[in-house]
Amino acid sequence: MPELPEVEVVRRGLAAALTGRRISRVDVLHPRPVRRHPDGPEGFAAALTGRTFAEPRRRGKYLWLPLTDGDAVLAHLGMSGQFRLDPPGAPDVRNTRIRFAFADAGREVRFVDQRMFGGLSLAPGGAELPAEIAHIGRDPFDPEFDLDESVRRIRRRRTGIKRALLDQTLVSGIGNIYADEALWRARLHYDRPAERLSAARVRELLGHAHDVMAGALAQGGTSFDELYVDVNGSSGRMTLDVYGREGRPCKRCGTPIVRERFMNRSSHFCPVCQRKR
DNA sequence: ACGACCTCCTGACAGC
DNA sequence: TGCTGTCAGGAGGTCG
Repeated sequence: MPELPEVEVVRRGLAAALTGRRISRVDVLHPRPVRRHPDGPEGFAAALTGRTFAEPRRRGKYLWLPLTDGDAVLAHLGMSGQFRLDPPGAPDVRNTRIRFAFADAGREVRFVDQRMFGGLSLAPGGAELPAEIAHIGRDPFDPEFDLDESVRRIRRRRTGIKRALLDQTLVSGIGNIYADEALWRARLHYDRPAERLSAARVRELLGHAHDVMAGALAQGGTSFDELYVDVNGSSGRMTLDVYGREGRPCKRCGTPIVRERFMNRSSHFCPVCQRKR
């Protein structure tokens, strides 16, 4: 499931595959992925037919596909969303939800999503930045990302540091996997109070988050299973230091990695390198 | 305004 | 085999 590096891999794949192409037909096969579109599946399809895509953009885990007229299609992959490129007429893979066909009769773009936490919507006037994601903070790869401001806002939160890291309004793009990886690199326990950490410590943590995601991007992303793949169906090759390594030795000190339930998900950490206090 | 909690879905897998 | 429970990398809405 996709966090910033995986979404960026998808964005690059779409940039090469759909920029400048005119939509000739849209088939919405399941209503849920377009639930945010007020006119329903047929309205969504009708609104896009005949329009032309410009170059896809991204903020954090959100992707948007600008149209040449200034609107955009906003997309989120949720936990299991994928975009695929398929020849016209090729059979749908399981969980195919939306198909875009193009006037040039080239490969179709298909949105596939098992769990349908993600989806697509039309964002009027959203080519520069869809209004729906104006509240999402800039991510560490954004040229205008303000590190000091992010550090300040994180330290103002009266909550655990991992909760703050996962709050997409403070800094975007970091999900459960890369949060655990960044905390391990920074030797911080996930539930350390954010306001008790020094600015230098939080700055260092965000640096690790940037670095671990940059490494993942260079490897084409991280994948455990088939739920995250690029537009050609390939999964990433990034290997992780803590996430998913419960019971296996910490790569620094050899202590078995612990997994705890946290925020209805899992936190993985080394009980020796990452002490709560 | 902020933080905690709940929920939207499908599917894989373990255990009985 | 087939049931049930658990788990999965996200984020918006609601409530206190």
